Amino acid sequence: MGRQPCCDKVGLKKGPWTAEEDMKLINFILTNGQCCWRAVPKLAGLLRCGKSCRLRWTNYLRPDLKRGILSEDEEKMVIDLHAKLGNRWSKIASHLPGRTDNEIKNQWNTHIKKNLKKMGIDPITHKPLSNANEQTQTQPDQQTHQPFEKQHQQQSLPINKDPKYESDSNHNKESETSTESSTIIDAIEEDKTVTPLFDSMEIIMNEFCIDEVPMIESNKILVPYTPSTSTSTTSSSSSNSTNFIEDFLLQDFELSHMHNGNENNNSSMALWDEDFMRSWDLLIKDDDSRKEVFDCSLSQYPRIVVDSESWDYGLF
DNA sequence: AAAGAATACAACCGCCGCTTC
DNA sequence: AGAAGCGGCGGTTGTATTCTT
Repeated sequence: MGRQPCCDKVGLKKGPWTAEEDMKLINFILTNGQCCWRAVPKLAGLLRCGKSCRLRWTNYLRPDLKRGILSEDEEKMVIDLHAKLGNRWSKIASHLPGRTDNEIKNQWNTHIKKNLKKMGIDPITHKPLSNANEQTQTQPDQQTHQPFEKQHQQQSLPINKDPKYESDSNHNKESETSTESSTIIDAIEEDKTVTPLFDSMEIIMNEFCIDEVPMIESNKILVPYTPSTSTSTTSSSSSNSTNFIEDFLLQDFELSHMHNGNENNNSSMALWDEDFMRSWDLLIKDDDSRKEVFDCSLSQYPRIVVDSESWDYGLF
């Protein structure tokens, strides 16, 4: 009955992944694509369970990941989405291309939650903290009711000087005694003006609505176009000729880029971005033997334009 | 400079819904 | 039909790094 177990978990390695393990996994997936995760560790020669491999790939090794802390815009989106979706990190992550649920979850727990609390907002309910809490804390209420600019200077949040917001601010001041029981979520869902207690949150919410966030399909993901004769940002980070990934991939993305007919779109997310290229480059540089393995696999690898289907189904 | 505290984040664990046998 | 695996998800933990005293 049923299937064979994923792994017997006996003799399997746990803990941090080594560079060598990463190499094996990358090498395997580049060669074979994403297939049955249960089979991956065996085929790739890893003493890990399939689940661990999947996690490592999706959260860390995947080439379309952005690394580093969330931008202000991304942070706003996360707050907005969290207000709507709660702790459904994967759903939230799906609106932030290049970000993983794990990453967003970590950012939420370490940064965003703290910031919201500082602003006097309950990160769970997205409502203002209760009066009782406010009294016991260092005047969070006052902070919440400070003018937008002051608040955002303190919180390092962007200040929107659009007159629209100023008028909203005035409007809010006028209606300061109006109902404060409605929630931000309600406001979003009903597309209402947020009540004054949510001044700070209003700024956050104003610019972002998940319905407006375009989902980026992988066949539309671009890297900055760099003619082979010029110095690219990527090559600047790894200027020697051993950056085989760059050599391997850039032409493909040039094709993709040409396909989209926009040679100057440097703001688009890079599928193989600088950090990622650098990290792989470093990974490979530290061991020539690994490079050989990698070179081999990549040379086997036909030039392709990654589209959404092939990426999703591991076909490349 | 050293020790302890705080922070950041990768990785694991266990649960759940769907699929497979 | 139902037992059991698979993939995915969210919560939690462990550890490395950074900051503070």
